[in-house]
Amino acid sequence: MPYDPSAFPPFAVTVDLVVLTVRRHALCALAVRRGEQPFQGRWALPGGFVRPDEDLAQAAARELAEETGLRAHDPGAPAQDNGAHLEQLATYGDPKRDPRMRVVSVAHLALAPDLPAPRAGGDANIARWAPVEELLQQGGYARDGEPVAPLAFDHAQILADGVERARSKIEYSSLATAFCPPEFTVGELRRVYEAVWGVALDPRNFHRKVTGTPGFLVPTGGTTTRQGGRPAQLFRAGGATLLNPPMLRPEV
Amino acid sequence: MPYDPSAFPPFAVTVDLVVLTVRRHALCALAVRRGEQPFQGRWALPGGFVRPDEDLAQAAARELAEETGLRAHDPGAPAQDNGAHLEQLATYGDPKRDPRMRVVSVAHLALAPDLPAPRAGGDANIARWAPVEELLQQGGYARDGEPVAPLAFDHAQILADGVERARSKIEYSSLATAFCPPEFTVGELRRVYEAVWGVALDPRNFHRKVTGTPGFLVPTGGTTTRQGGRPAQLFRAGGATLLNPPMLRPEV
DNA sequence: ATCATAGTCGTCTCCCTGACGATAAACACG
DNA sequence: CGTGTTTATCGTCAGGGAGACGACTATGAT
Repeated sequence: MPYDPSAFPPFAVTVDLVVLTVRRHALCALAVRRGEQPFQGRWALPGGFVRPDEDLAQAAARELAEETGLRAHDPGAPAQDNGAHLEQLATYGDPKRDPRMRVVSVAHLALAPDLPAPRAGGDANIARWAPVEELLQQGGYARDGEPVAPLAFDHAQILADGVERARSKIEYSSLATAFCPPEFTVGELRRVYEAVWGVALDPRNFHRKVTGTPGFLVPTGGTTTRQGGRPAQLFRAGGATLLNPPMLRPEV
Repeated sequence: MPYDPSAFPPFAVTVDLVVLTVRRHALCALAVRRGEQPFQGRWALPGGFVRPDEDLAQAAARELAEETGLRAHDPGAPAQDNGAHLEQLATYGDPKRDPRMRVVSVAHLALAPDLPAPRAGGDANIARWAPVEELLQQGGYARDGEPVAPLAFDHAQILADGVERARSKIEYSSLATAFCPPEFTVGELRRVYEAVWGVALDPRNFHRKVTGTPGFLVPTGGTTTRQGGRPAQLFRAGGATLLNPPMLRPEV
């Protein structure tokens, strides 16, 4: 009996964000500390209600801007401006996922270059970048000795799904450039792959592969030595979005 | 201000289904004729409200069973029983997508072997299998001369997204076997790829590829001549879900 | 000057793929 | 009963891409 307007169960609809970046050779996600019940004091993914007049993508872009100050650029845009990549991830609607009421959350995945420091949210939430490995471990202690509690709600599952999406998508798309500043070197791009996949890649074969894929990288003419060593050529992301053949993720 | 229980905008949440199958060498989708406003008399994807106590996947499985009689098997199951593959596709929440109220639809993608005939839905809806190419063309006339109206709501977009998901996913997963009966020949599997991709594949190279990929196909010992010609070996789907290296979709 | 660090170019081999030839086993005809 | 048609299956060969790794280059640090 589809669409009987007189009798439909009301749901709350939220967007949650998996915002990923690469900091200090580690894949990190943005986490906010909850200030209220339930899960008060626990870390959670940023998110909030979808407003009555906005699209899901708009809601996600608004939350992203509130939490990080990042603009999301339109999907399909050349990805040059220092906006973040934003795409829908999946939707989570278990009846018990929020103990208070029926909430359906449309999770989004955002990829951003390394940012200076997390900005306080619109409502002065505490926010931080944390290695995903630390956020996903169940209990235990972080490297700084502080006790780690699992993420609130089903956010561990959402984060895991987002990380898996990012890991697989940089294989066959040029999405890894979304983790880089507008201009970057081949070595910086390689370190992105290494951080996201958690593997070491051969610098020579990687260089051959990415510079040999037409449309992936466009040289800007400049060079930099910000990584030390011999100066490296600077590149921008090219127009190609699909990599064919893909980058191969090493086994194991 | 996340999760203020006293003030959240209420949404209706539905599931819509993109149910795909291969019939007579063509990729077909299940469409139902709408019996009420809006879009009365137009074709639409099957779907319905999510009930207050059920998960999104449960709602999708229930709708699928109501429309087709198919059981969906759990994700990760060996896919042997004649259940259909069911996975979440994407969520559509444009404020204007339903003229009556704010509806967020969690679309799901189902892949099924060729079925005898579409069963009337629980409320006796008219349902039929139609080639996706016919459902996606805007206006014009179908092959049988009947005029074609675009699908209701944003269902053309949802269908297009589902088809694209299926097309890309059979590249790197063993999902194409979801279109086949429990036992099938290499030729039947090849015709699935050809129908979904709309290309012709070399039978010899295809045979070498699929039989050479460990875990993809398991011979059952039997043979069949139901396609004419020399008897062909019968196979079941193997346990492998990811194809590495993937099937390559020809250019163009 | 020497060393450490990165970047870049080459080479070699192996494996996969695409393009195709050839053979095998059924059925439909006359 | 041969002959043609259809589909399945095995083989061969050339080309491209990827992994492994050697060699050289251009910086800064000591």
